[in-house]
Amino acid sequence: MKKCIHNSLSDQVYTMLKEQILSGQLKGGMKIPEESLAEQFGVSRTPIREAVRRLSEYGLVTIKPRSYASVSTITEKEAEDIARVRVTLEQLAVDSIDEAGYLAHVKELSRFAADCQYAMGIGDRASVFEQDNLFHLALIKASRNSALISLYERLDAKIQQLRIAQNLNEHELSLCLAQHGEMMNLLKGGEKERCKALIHEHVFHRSIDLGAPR
Amino acid sequence: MKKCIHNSLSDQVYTMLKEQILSGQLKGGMKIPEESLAEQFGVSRTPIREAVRRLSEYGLVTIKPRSYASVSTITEKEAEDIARVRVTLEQLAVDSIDEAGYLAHVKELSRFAADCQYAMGIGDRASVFEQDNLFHLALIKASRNSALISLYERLDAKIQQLRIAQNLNEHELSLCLAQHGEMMNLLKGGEKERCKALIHEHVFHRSIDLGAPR
DNA sequence: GAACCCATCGTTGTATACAATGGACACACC
DNA sequence: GGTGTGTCCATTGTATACAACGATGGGTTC
Repeated sequence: MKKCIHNSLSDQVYTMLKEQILSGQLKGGMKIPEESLAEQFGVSRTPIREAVRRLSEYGLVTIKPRSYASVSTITEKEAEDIARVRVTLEQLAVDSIDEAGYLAHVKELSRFAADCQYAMGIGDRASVFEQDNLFHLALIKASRNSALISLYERLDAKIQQLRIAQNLNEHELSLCLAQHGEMMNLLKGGEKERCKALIHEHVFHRSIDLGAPR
Repeated sequence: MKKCIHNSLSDQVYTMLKEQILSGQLKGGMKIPEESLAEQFGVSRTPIREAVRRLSEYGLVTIKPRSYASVSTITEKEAEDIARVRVTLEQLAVDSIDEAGYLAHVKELSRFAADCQYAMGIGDRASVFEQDNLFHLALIKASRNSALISLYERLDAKIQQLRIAQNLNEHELSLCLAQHGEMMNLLKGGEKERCKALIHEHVFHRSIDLGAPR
């Protein structure tokens, strides 16, 4: 019950920069000199440096030593690579979810799925993405595998970056959202293999059961 | 052909601290005050901070904000979690390896496997671990999936920490090393499913084909 | 006119100084 | 005696100052 209002400046800058990158306000390739950021945020270069370095660990920023830092870009190939790993991790989560983990997170899952639908209804795309992201994070957390959770959180930034770049149309998006509910049903019924296949479809937006067992 | 001798102090400190942690010189739970490290390395606190923060991103150091940083410990449960994720990632790599990736890395793989055996022969345990690690990294790299590679490198630090803590006996260790060659044969023959099963056995040191298809 | 070299400037990398918070100890109070 | 509280100190968080390297642009030479 501590007052966590006093986050460090470094944290605040990190959060805001991340938002700016993921919202597209800071576009891929843009240089981000420490001094100008410091001016913009009204702090010294020290917390800026820490934030930028943390972002580089998450792959959102590329640092060229002794030269400059810039917002990372994603190539087509990288996007595919990320999706492939993402599917694998989420499938591992599904495999790992047991009764207790399911019960502990089912409320969260359904809430995020619902909020997602709601945001879709009012046309709030940013919120859709946010809730969608939370849904998948909750799925991972239900695995209760700390290493899995921590690794997925690493990928998460790039996944979000991708989600934006993908720019799905209304139809595709609503199809995706419907799959959230389907996933939960399959989970509830213990139909893990079908759930894993659905996740593949969910991420790749096409119905291939690559990776599913025969 | 650039002179990369001039690594930043922050990098040097990072490397040395990582070594000290992974060699067990810095034991889990030990506090690592910035100032004493700065004194020890003969640099200011700035590069120390950057190094420690980077280590915390890799899970080797735990930072308690505004209080202190300490070397992370691994619980039994975490060890299992890490192993589970590790197996999944390496299996994904095997699935992803194509002809070109195999050819590009087969030389590396056999070299590391051989160096591993050699180090085992002369009883150089540290070197065995190092080469073993390089072997598995090469396996991952053969997938040519950048996201997979980057994620695995994140886990790698913890995997190395585990390898030390595990403290396998001579018999178990030499059994493991023999499996490297076996893996390469299976890869060469394109027997991916058997290779994936072997990887599970390799990591968990017991012959269970959990995760293998039926 | 093009290529190379050199100097300057801007930016990053590091050191140091200062501010602010958390922890430990001692003391008082219950 | 145990618990709560207040002060002090050690350590972190941030700002600023300085050093060192890389990039850019102009001048010289072929």
